[in-house]
Amino acid sequence: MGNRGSEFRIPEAAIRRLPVYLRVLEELAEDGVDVVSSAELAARVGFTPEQIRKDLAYFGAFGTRGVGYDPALLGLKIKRILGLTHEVPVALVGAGNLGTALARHNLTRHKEVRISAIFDRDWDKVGKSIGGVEILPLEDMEKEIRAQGIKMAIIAVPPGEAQAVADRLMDAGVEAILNFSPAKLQARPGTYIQNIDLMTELQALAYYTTLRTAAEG
Amino acid sequence: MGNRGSEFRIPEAAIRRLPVYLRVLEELAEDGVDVVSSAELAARVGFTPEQIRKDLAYFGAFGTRGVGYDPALLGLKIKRILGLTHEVPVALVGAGNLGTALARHNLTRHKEVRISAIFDRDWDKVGKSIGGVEILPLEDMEKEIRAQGIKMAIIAVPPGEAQAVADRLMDAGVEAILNFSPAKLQARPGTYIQNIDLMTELQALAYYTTLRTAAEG
DNA sequence: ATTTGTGAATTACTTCACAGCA
DNA sequence: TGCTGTGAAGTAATTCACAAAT
Repeated sequence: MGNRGSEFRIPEAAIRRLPVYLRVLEELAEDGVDVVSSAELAARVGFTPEQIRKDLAYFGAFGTRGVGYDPALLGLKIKRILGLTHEVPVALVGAGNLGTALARHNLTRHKEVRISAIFDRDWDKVGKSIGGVEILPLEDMEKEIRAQGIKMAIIAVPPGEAQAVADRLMDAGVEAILNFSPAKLQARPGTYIQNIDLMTELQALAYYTTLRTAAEG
Repeated sequence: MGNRGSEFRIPEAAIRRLPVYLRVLEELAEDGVDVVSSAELAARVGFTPEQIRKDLAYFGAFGTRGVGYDPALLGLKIKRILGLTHEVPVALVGAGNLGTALARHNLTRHKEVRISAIFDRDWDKVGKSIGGVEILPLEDMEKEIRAQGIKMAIIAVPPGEAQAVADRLMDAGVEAILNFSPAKLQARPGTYIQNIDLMTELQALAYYTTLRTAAEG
């Protein structure tokens, strides 16, 4: 789905699993666990041990043979790989149902990535806050993104506006976008766009149902 | 990510693209377009023409050589494949930030799949409605799912409760689940679970940023 | 004794290239 | 001629199987 002007050659699928490992590793570290095997980790994240070891091997050797991994240490390594050692600011464009939910959801967990700027076209929403972050007018987007040095953004606007918003974001220096609008959104070279279409995912689900078999003609 | 007790052998990736084609085809049909080539369709959905033709070929031959596809007809065929010819009822478990947003979001577009039952553990929420659908107590879940013949569900509860909810859903006859909680959620044979962890997706995004390169040590 | 790290084998998915048909 | 449908080729991702390390 996403694409990028390739530099190294590490599978996108592997990158997307790393944060899952990270979450479990942080839980283990918090519980005082000082060693975990790829098998134990696999049981908790729902992938295979081989896959975990392979994913990690793209970046180096972080375990001890015959023993396993130190959750705290491996967690730190993964944070370094992903670039989550310092809190990463994210822009949210669109404070509708979904955007608002994402903003509130983000507050509860996951301190590594924080929505630090919210923009909306609707002047009735501008000035209001979601979890302490004020909604700013769309006009101020580029200025605020540059001021905060924001490199990541979430698009949660209606489909018709999505590409225009993406273009403006990329112009303002944003390099990675999570797009929730149902639209193709072409990424420029050196830029990464991950599209998540929730209603489309829901429709695809229907295929795996026996209702389908009955309805098929 | 998802898995299933295989019957046929059609790539999951292909299935997940079909609803994207469907959305564009319905737009075209509504605009009175009576023929579209795989190349034109590809430009609109952001995939390649070959991929579209290949995906469709798994299910049959729906186009006219030298001409293209009839949007209305192909749309109907895809609906049949997915099992979206009749409105599909979906259960939503968890009426928190995300669940509520999904419910409201679902009302606006996509009539093929409709959230027709909402459940929450919190008795303060029970009795209230989201877009005309009343929130029911978690206790009534199985009863209501069986009564409505629901086969699809969305899980938007905290991670600790997710597996228990999934088990209860599957016991009640649900065959496909879209899970938004960060948890492994093992699917039983004959059942399909698609996991979408939004905050994890956001964290993965950081990798594709130049901030990462600077932070790496 | 146990578990990592990794080349090799396998499987899944995509792209190519062209035959088949309107 | 023009575009679909599809085997063949190529690429990407996963799983296997075992040597290396402690």
